[in-house]
Amino acid sequence: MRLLVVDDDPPIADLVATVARYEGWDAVTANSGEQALRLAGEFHPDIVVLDLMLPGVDGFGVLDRLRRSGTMVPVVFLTARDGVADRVAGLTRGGDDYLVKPFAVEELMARLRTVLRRSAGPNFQRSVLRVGGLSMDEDTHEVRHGEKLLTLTPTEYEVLRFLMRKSPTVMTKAQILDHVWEYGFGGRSNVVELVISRLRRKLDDAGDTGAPLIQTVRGFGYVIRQASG
Amino acid sequence: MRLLVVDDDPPIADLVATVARYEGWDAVTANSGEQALRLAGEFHPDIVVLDLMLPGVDGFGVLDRLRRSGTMVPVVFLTARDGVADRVAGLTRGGDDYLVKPFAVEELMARLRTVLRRSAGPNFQRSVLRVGGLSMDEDTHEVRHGEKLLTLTPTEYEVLRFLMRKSPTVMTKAQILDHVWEYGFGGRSNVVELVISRLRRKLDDAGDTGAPLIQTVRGFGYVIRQASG
DNA sequence: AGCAGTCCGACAGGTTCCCGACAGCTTTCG
DNA sequence: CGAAAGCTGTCGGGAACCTGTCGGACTGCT
Repeated sequence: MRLLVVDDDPPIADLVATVARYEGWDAVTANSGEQALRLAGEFHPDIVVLDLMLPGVDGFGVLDRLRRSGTMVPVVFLTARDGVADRVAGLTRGGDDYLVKPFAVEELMARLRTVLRRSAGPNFQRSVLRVGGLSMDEDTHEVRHGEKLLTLTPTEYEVLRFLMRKSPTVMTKAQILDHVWEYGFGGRSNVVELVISRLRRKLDDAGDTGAPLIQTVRGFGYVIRQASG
Repeated sequence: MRLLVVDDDPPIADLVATVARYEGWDAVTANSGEQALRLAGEFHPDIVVLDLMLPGVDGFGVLDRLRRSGTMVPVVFLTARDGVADRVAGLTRGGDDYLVKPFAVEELMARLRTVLRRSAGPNFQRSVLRVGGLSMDEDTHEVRHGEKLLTLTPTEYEVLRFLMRKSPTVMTKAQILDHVWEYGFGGRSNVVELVISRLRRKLDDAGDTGAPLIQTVRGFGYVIRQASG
């Protein structure tokens, strides 16, 4: 999967590119609209992450020129919190999407995956994560433990999704914090403990009394997996 | 594998470089940000260990300039315990990692290996160590003796990993102490005996009554290997 | 027998983890 | 628009767990 990231702030562009590479994608970055258009022609990305606040040609301009050159590559926009959210909303047609800065990297990756799935055509598949008796439908946002439907808050949902995606690898609290919370979040990492605690209560309310689904690996972190051995 | 170590404290930089060379890597050290940038250009490391507390250009500055010059080399950061804890948030995000000083050299090497494995692309493999009937999965942290799943404390886990990695070489108590405990640890070396003792109990509880997995080589140290003769 | 090396029980201090209570903020609803 | 409901993060107490020290018993070698 080939990703072009366009942002005039190099740390942000690199952050996105690095995470994408970590997931096994090819990623290149551009720091201006001109460079973006040039790279789009050479690199032929499957998807583009595009900041709207660019010096020179802005994000909309880049999009227009991309479309005029015949590319139907899907685009996910980045915007500042108080910026042009309304105008963007009108543009998110055809499987495109947008995200407000500062964002959480896991959420960006999730949206990229969704847009790619949608743009693959009418025969796109549901994305359902399963671990043990737990299932999470990323389209409907339905989370079930066995038959029981759970009601999760947004943060709980994101933490659970991250753990399910990484299962059965143990994730440290720092990794969870860094991937699920917005970049620049200054909180202490015991917020992770707290969300885990709240998640566990909801999971346990909903089912069997066997080994807990979210296990603590003392001194290392948390992992979600079926009890074994 | 090529490693660049950046730390203004020469003994620390040398310690890391020495251990890396002992593992068969090429390693060079830099004691300032400027030197680090120069070396990065000449030496083309595959991975960088970077202290955040540098005189002159600090660690973040070095990282920024590295990235700006187009290098996507992965980085493992070193930080003081109480120093930049808040700014550290975000460092595990792109697959990079960080470690708090004072650290244990084996833990640093383990993290370097992990980061390298991940950044190698989509085809990364689980890292599973095996000796005799014992297996250790470094991603899931699962340790098994035969079928039986063991529950190890962090120290026990690190000592066992060290012995398994070095198997079938005999390691002295001093070597175990120097690699698995933080540098500067002032304890007596019989802590090693104690951890070995605790490990043996957990291993023996879990299986056969044949020759012990962790053998004592009187006067030299310990070794883990399959019984033979 | 004597000695150096090793093993490991018991204990105390320190660390990590869990989670109740609460307050600020955002979203929803009337 | 204001109120109510819901969400999120901070604080802190308490429990569980981990680790190193001490010291006495034990082992293997000479």
